This record gives sequence, structure tokens and C-alpha cells, in this order.
Amino acid sequence: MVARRVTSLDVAKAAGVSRTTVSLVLNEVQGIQISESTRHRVIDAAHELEYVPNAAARALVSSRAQLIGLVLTRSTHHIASDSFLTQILDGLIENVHAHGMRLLIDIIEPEHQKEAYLELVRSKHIDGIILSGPRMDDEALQALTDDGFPTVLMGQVPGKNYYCVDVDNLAASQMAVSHLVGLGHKRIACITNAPLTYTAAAERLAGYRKALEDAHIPYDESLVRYGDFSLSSGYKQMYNLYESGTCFTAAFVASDEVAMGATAAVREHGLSVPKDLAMVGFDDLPLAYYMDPPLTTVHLPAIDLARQAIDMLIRILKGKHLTKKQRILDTYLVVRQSCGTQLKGGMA
Amino acid sequence: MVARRVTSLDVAKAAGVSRTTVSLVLNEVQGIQISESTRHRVIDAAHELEYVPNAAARALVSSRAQLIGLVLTRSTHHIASDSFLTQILDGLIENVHAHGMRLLIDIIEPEHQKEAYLELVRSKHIDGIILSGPRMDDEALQALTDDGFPTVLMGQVPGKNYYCVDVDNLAASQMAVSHLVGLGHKRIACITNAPLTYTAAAERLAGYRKALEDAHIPYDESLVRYGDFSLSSGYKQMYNLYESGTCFTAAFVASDEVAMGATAAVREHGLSVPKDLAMVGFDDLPLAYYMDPPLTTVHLPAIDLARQAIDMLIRILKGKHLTKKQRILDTYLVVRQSCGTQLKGGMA
DNA sequence: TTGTAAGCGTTATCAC
DNA sequence: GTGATAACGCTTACAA
Repeated sequence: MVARRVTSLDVAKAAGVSRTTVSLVLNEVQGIQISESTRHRVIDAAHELEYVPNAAARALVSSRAQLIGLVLTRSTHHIASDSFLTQILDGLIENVHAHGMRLLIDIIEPEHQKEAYLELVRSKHIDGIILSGPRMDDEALQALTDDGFPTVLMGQVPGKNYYCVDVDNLAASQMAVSHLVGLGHKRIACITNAPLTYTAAAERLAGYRKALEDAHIPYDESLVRYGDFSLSSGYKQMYNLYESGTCFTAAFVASDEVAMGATAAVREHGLSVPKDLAMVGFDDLPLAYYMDPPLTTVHLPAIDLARQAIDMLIRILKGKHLTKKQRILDTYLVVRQSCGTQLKGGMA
Repeated sequence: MVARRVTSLDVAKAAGVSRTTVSLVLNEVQGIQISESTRHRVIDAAHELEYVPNAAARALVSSRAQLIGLVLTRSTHHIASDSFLTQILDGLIENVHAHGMRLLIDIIEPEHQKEAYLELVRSKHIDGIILSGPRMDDEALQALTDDGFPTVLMGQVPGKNYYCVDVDNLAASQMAVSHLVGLGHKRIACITNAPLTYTAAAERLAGYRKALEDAHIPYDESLVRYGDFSLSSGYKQMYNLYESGTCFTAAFVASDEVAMGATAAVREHGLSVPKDLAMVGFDDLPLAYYMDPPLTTVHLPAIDLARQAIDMLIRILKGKHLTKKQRILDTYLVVRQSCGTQLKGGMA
């Protein structure tokens, strides 16, 4: 039995005032004087009646839905095994709440990008977008920002000046691979976290190349494989690397999840980390710490990334001027046991 | 530069009809005759102008927000490492889309339950709720359903007749533990997936007890520990189990993530799975397959659970009669290598 | 300090 | 078949 909705008019009647006053009091409108007594009467009445403003009506008139859209540009089966997502989700929800807003989550598959963005934005369902894992080939994104729609990327698109929160993927990967180089490794394989259309994947690969270059190690395409976020892709690619007969003593796997899958393939070949293969991951998921051996990996400040993204978006929504359109957070290498010690002797 | 919103009036003008007609055509209202030519003019005009109906206006007048709320009743740091969540998220979003709706995701912390539900529901922000991981002590939930608000649980609350989609946690755990018993284990430890206020945790523990009972093995409290969703809790509890000096040859860990953490503690004590400890998990996350050794675990049909939950909720929203308020999906044991073979010899 | 009234963009109920 | 017109519940000039 659904009771009739309580509207602001009910509150107004109960408090013996007009709807205007109710609105003024409840929204704590600044620059308006309301006597303590009326204010109290209104608040008490609202409380008494368990009044909650109708979101749709409010959104319609104020054209603010109080909703932030988290958009994932991934085909849906890729998110199923994305632990990084839960980490940022956590941070996102918490911070969205702090601003009295809520989070709508949506997947936009590459094929339907254009219409999907359009509908989300034009329908005014949401006030702003947080776009996770942008892709190079996302044309609709450009249209979105051209339109002036409040958008913050978690990640970057090279050559574009979008609002974004990110880490320096290139430098971070470079640091990770240099760690391997420093241990004496010369044949270092690489498995990306995702296809290179995802900017983060491309940058991490670039960091790998940069580190090799710095160490005067020639880049060898046969040592590179492409993951797709999932554990299984890590397994397959590492398996494939071994089957290919290429020789390597270390691997940089640009995602902890993918690294976990890769480790299984190493084991399956009767080898072990770090004895036969030094491995460095990326993300520093809780998982990494509990792997066998604990994975040396690049720490990504997931919660902070989320917090900053929301903060930036809220500022944009409030029309505040932002001095910097990009916020780059720090990463660091967490050295655990997956790289062993200095590599003994030279090795092809 | 945000262009002025295109409204249905613009479309009406462009097509040379009234707003009513536009609405009729675009919403494909049944039982109304509209000439092919007008219909086409309207559709073309809408397409031309890239018209997208305003969600708030539509929600206001139709009192349907076209939004499903996924509510997590967990303190926020617990969701950060919940891989199961990403799995259902995947299924949820996909199926919600199939019905032209979207997903709002929210965390409701135990302390603020009452008000949080109330606000979500009364504000009419969402049309229905999918509640993941219900807790025994959720009083607000009762109020919600009493109110007739469309609610579907992913999980159950014993003794309550809520709409729900779930697996038979008790039977599944019983099956898992019986597997261990069948291998000759008598001292079987248990680490729950979560505190017992979460119904699934309580049921899984009950299944453990039932299996012991069936095998005439006395229940020993000193073999039981309580996890809290996280890898780290698994680690801590297993560590604690060893430190306590209790003797056990097998462990039922009611969550793969917790099991992964627990495995690390086993290793840290210089022992290994399955040689020194047989282990069975629960959930069958992708993770389980890539663990060392691959984890024997109870398969939970995550995607299907999500699909059924949405399906049920949509039916409720459409006012269709449901013959059964609960849908219980099948689980099965996935036997991998974490239990080894028959336990040799009797053991205390 | 508070009330009146207009309007947000739809859908839905009527007439025509 | 199609078009006025009235809600939906709220915010916000503007008036009192």
C-alpha cells in the first residue's frame, strides 16, 4: 500500500507557510532571511512527514539531475574481471555522496558510442561524465567536449586537452622496466594490459620501449603481446610467448590481473617466478600482495584518482575556474618478491 | 557552447504536427492509428534534430525514472576488493539496457540505512531496487517492501518472503564440505566469506555444519573463523588458525577472494595446498582457475543471477503476476587441484 | 520575511 | 487521426 506522496505543499500546509518558504528553508538558500521560528516549523514538518523532494521535478526545473555518470567504454565482458573498477567505484561513490549526488553507471560499447553518449547527455539524465579508460578512437568524446558537456577522463588521450585525472603511465612503466633492467635483465617480455586503442595500454607500452632505449636494449617485437584486461588473456599471451620459443628472463605485465594469469602459464611450463622469470605488474591490486610470489608492481592510487576525478567534475559543474585541466598523480614501484635478485651472469 | 535543447515542440514544428503526435509516434503508443506519412515525418524530424526526450520531464509526468538502483549494503571499503561485484555488474547493466533502463549504483552503510533507503525511494530517483548481499539486521528493508516498493534481493533473508534471486548457499556449502569429507578429512576448518550478519555468510556456515553433521563429525568452534570479503581477512584468519595451534587438514573458505588470502597464509607457514591442506572455495571467480594450485570451488552463476534479478524486477514493475517470489539457481562444485587426492591414513 | 505565479518538458485526457 | 489543455512537483523571479 503505497501512501500518497508527500509533496512540498503538504509540508507547507503542515508548517502553515507557502511552498516557497519550504523550498527556501530546505535548500538553505543563501542571502535570504528567514525567521528561526518558521525555519524550525518547516524543518520539523518536513521531518515529521518524512518529506523527500521529488528528484525528477527538481531536476526538471533546476536542470541539474544530481547524478554523475560513470561511463565505461569497454565491451561488457571485459568489465567482469576488472578489479581496478571496484577500487575506483568505491572512491567514486563515496565522494559523489559527499556532494549530495549519486552515481549512474553505464557501459558504452565502441560500436554505439555516438548515440549512447548523445542520449545520456541530451536526456539530461546526468550532469557530468566520468569516463574511465578512454580510447584513442573515441570520436564521440570529442563531440561531447566540444558541446561543453562536463566531462572528466580517468586516463588521457594524447594530443587532446581534455579534463583528466591520471597517472603518468609512461613514466611509471619506464620505472618498472628499468627496475628489471637494473637487475641485469636484457630480454624482457611485455604483455600489455589491453589493446593499444586504450590510451593507457599504449602509454605503458611506450614506457617499456623508453626504458629499453635508455638501456640501449633493442626493441624486439617478438617479445611483446597484447592482453585484454582479463586473467585469461594474461595466461594465453604468456603461454604463447613460451610456445613461440623466444628467450626472455623477465616480463613486464601492464596489469596485475593479467600478470596473475600470466603467472599460471609460467607455472604450467614447469617454470617459476622469480627463479626462471622476473615479473613486474601494474596497478597494485590487493591481489598482488597475496600472489605467489608477491608481485612487484606499480602502485596506482585508485581511491585518490577517483576522489580527484569527482572533485574536478564538481568544480566544473560549479563553474569554478580550473587552473589545470589535467591532474597527474604519483605512482611508485612496490618491490616485492617477483623479481628475485640480481640476475647471475650474462644471458642472451 | 551548449546549443539550446531540442524539445518535442521543436520536433512537432519541424514535422508540422502537435506535440501530442510527436509523443504518440516516438513512444510507439499502442491502439492508436497514425498515418504512415505523419509517422515518418515525425521520426525523420526527430532524427534530424537529434531529439532526445528530457529524462526528468518524462520521469516527472510518468513517474517512472527508467532507472534501477543497485544498492550495496556494505561499508565502502569492503566493496573495493569484491570481484563478485564486477561480475554481477556486468550482467546487470547489460540486462537493464535491454529494457531501456539504466543503472544507478549506491552504497548504503549500515548506520544510515533507514534514511538512505527512504531518500532513494521517496525521491523517486529510481523505479526499483536490486539489493545485493542483504543483512539479517536490515530493518529498513522490511519497511521498504511493506511500502510496496519494487525490490529484489540478490540473496535471501531467512524467514522473510521477499522477492529474491539466489543460490542455495546452504546446500552448496554442504556439497563443498562433503567433498572434503569424502576425501577423508575430519578436521576441516572454515573461514566465512563475511560476518554472519550477512545472510549468505550465515547460510554457508550452516552448510558447513550440516555436512559435518551428516558425516557425524562434531562441530568444533575452534576451527571456525570469520572473513570480511577481503583477501586480507582470509590471510589473517588462516594465519590465526595456524597460530591457534588447532590441527586441521582441510579448509572450506566461503569466498574465492578470501581463499586467495588464506592460501598466502598457508604458504607463509611453510605449508602448501593441497599437500598439507586441502582447500575449497566459493564463487568460482576467474581468479580461482589461475590460482596455484587451481582452486576447487563452488560455481556461482553470477551473470545469470544478475539476469534473473533484472527480469524479476522488470516483471514486478510491469505489474505482472509472479508465481514464485524466489528464484533459486543451481550451483555445482568445480573440482580443480586444491584438494589433492584421498587423504592417506586416519588423522586426528 | 513570506506569498503568488510562471514555467521546466513531458505525458495523458479529452474533444474535434 | 490529430490537436488543445491540464497535470506532474519543484524552483525562482517578483510582488506584497
